[in-house]
Amino acid sequence: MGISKSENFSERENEIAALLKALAHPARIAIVEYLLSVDSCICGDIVNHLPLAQPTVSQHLKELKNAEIIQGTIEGTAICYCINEKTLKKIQLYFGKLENKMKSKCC
Amino acid sequence: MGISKSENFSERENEIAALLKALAHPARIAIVEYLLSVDSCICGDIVNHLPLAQPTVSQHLKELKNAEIIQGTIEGTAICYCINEKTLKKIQLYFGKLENKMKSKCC
DNA sequence: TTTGTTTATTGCAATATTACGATATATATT
DNA sequence: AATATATATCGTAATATTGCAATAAACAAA
Repeated sequence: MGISKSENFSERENEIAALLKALAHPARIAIVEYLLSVDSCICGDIVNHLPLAQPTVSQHLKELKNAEIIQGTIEGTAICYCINEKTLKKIQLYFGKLENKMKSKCC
Repeated sequence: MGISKSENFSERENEIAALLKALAHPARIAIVEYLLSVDSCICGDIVNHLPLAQPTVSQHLKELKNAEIIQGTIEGTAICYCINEKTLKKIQLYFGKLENKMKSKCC
């Protein structure tokens, strides 16, 4: 993106926006759904499952890891990636709170 | 973003990614929360409430409108913006489904 | 220690996003 | 009609994202 004036928004607004941004790509959605659907979560499996080159997938994994949406543990040469449930639940809770504020007031 | 190979992902993955992308900016989060918190929803109020220039806010409103997260109705010279509850509920439902798939299987 | 395997990093081209001044448009008021 | 008000659009600079080839790094096995 261009210059984002994040310093003028609240920490809360920046935090939820950053979490959603980390998920806001079809490849990263696909990664999260894949990790939720399989037992194994070896990085190579994810690479094979996506229509993207290995470095590109690695980059998407890094973004998800930075946002704490996934986490990885080393297993010999491979890396086992999995969902960080805490973060996904935090996002779900956020939308739950939004729904509670809906009152169908105008338009 | 750069070239996004969206044609290689499912419609479902692209759709949810696009919805999240529309929300993935602190200004747009602030707009949604503001619309949920006030009764009035005149465009000018939103502009005054945000630390951004009017054309920038207008651009963010357009993105939210394109994603059908908000909708606007003309009221004389002004425009009344409000939340499209259906879309927010769709997002909430999505994260609810994700949570159902969590099984704490590895890592 | 050489070789193979797996994942991460670097560097770069193509494209998208963000922000805003200037300006246009559309409606209301006088 | 002229003016004021409210919002959208255009043009553009600055920066971010996406994707991948090439390469590095880290570890295992021979």
